[in-house]
Amino acid sequence: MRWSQYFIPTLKESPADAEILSHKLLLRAGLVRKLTGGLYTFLPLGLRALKKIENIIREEMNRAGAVEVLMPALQPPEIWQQSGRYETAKDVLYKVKDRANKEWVLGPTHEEVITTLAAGEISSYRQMPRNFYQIQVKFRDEIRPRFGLMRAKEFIMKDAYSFDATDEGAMVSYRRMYEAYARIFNRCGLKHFPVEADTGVIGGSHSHEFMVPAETGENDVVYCAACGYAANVEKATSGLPATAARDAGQGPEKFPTPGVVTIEALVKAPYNVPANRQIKTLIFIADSQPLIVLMRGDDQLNETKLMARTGATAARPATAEEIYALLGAHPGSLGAVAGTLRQPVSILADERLKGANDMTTGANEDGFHLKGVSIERDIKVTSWLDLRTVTAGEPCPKCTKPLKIQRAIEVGHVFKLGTKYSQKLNAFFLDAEGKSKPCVMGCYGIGVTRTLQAVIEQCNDKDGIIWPLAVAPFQVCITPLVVAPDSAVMQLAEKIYRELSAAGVEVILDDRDERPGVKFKDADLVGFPLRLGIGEKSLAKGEVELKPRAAALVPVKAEEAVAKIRELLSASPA
RNA sequence: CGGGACGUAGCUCAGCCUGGUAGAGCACUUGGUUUGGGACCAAGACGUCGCAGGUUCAAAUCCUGUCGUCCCGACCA
Repeated sequence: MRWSQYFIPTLKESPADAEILSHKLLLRAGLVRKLTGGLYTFLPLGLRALKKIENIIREEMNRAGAVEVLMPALQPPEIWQQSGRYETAKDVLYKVKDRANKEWVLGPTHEEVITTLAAGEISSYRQMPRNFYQIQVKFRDEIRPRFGLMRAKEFIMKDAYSFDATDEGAMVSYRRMYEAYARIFNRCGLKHFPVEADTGVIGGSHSHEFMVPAETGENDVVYCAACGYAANVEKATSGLPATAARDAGQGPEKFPTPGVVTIEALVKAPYNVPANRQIKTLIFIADSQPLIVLMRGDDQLNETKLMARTGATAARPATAEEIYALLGAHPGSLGAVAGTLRQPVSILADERLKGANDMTTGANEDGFHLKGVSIERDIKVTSWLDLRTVTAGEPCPKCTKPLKIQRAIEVGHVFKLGTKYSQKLNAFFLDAEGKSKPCVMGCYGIGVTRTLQAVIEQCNDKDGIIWPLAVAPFQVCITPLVVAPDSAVMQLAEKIYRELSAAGVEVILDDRDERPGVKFKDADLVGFPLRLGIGEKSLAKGEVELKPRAAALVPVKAEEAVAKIRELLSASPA
C-alpha cells in the first residue's frame, strides 16, 4: 500500500472531547472518526487492525470447535418477551417501528435468537455438543456512552453460544471457551487475567470476566498476589472476621441524638460510637417490595450483590418519602430493632454483623438512636447474606494474605447459562432414554472494538501507538526521505516495497513528498512495528535504517534489508 | 435522571465579564526559499459565533428556551 493513495488523516492535536489516552490515539492516528456520541466510523487503518483482531478470534474459536454463523441484528420483540428480557433488559433495548407500526428491537445480544434456532434444529442429544459464534454489531441504549469505543451505542462483539446435553458437558464447553479466550488475548498482545464475575441480568451460575489492567477501566478487580484469587469487586468476598462479640447488656437503650444523621456524626463526641459498632440501615425497593438492608457502619453495601442474592430484577434506594411512610423516621435515624417497626418488612443483614452486640442504630424516631443492641436478640433478621464491598488490604478469602484492588477493562465474559433460555424458548431435546430435557447453555462474549482500544490503551508511549505485531494494521512502514522517482533512495524503496509485498509482508510505503520529520512523527503516531528508513546519508554507506517501534535503530546493509525484516517478523511471537 | 462545564473556521482555542468592523495557532490553496524528527516568508480561501425566540438603535457578548458535547454521580450483559 502506498501512503499517498491510502487514507490516514493524522492529527497533531487531540479533539477536545477525547478523554483517555487510547481514545485520543484512536483519533490522532486516524483510526476512527466520531459520527456522534457513541457512534464511530472506522477509517482504513482502524478497520485493518479490527480485522486482525477478528481473525485471531475466528481462528481460535474455530480451533476450539465453534462454528461461525451470522444472526439478524433486527429482532422481533416476541422472543424477548418470551425470555422475559423485554422487561428486565428494557433499559438497553433500542426499539424501532416499521411502517405498519409494528415494533422491532435492535439486538443488544443474541441469546434469544440462537436459542430459537436451537429449538428448531436440535432435537437429540446426538446433535450436541454444539457451539455457534458470530461477529456482529450490537446495539445498546447506553445511558452514557464514553471513552470512544469503550462504551458505545453500537459496537462489534464476538458472541458464542454452546449447547450441551448435560451439565458436565456444559462445563467442558465452558472450560474450552475459557481457554480459547486466554489464547485470543495473548495473541492480541494484551496483558490480561480472568476473574470471577457476577452473572447480572443475563443469568447463569458460573462466570468469569477477562480483564485488561488499566487505570481507565470501568471495573475494580479484587485479587490476591499470593494465591491467585481474583474477582470483580461486584462479586469478591474476603476473609474478614465477623464483628467481635462484647457483653450483650440488658437490651436496647434509647438516647437522644439531635441532628445526627450520619455514621460520621455519631463517631464524634459526645457520642463516640465507632463506625464498626454502628448498624447502618438502608431501605431499598426491590421489584416494588421494600427491603431493610443492614450493614456494619464502616462497610459499604454492594448493590450488585444485593441484586444477585435477592434475585431481584430491579432494585433502587427508597426515596425519603417512601422511607418515612414505611418507618416513620427520616434517613439518619433508621433502624430495624423489633418494636420500633410499625409493620413487618424483610430484613437482610450482612454476615459480618452475625453475633454482633453492643451495637448502636437508629430508633426510627428522628433525633434518637438505640445503643446496646444485640443483633440476633433484638432484630428479626429475615436472612443473612454477604452484601458488603471488599476493600483493599482485607484478608484473601482463600489464603488470608492481603487483597489488592486494580482497575481494569472488561474485554471478555464467559457464562455458564444453564437452562434459563432453553426452557423459556423451548430448546428441548430427547436424551438417550427418550426423555425430553432442555439444552444446557453457555454464552461467551468478546468486545471486539473494545479489545482494539484496550490494546492501544496498553501499548503506547509519548509518541503514539506501539502495535503488537499480530494486530498492527501494517507490519512495516518504508520511509524514503527522498521521493523523486528517479532518485536512488526512492528506487531502492520501491524495490524493497515490491520484494516485501511479494513475500506477503504487510507493508506501507510512505511515498508522500513530506519533510522527514513529518513522516517520522506520523509513523511513530500510527505505531507500525517496524519502520525502514532510507535516506541519502546512510545509503551513501550502502545502508538503510531499521527502526523497530519499541527499540533502537539498527543500520542494515541495503541488500540485506528484506531478509532482516522477514527474520524480525517471523521471530516475533505471532 | 440529578449536579457541573462547554458549544466561535476542518482541529486546538481567544474574544463574552464591560453589547458597536469575528480573531490567533495548526491544517488547507498559490508562489518562493527549504529538506534526517511535526520548516520559513509572502499572498489567499475558509464562519449564517449550535439552534429558536426575546431585550436593544445595535447581540458571539445580556435574557429565556431548546439541541448537542464532555465531566461527576445514579444507572449499566
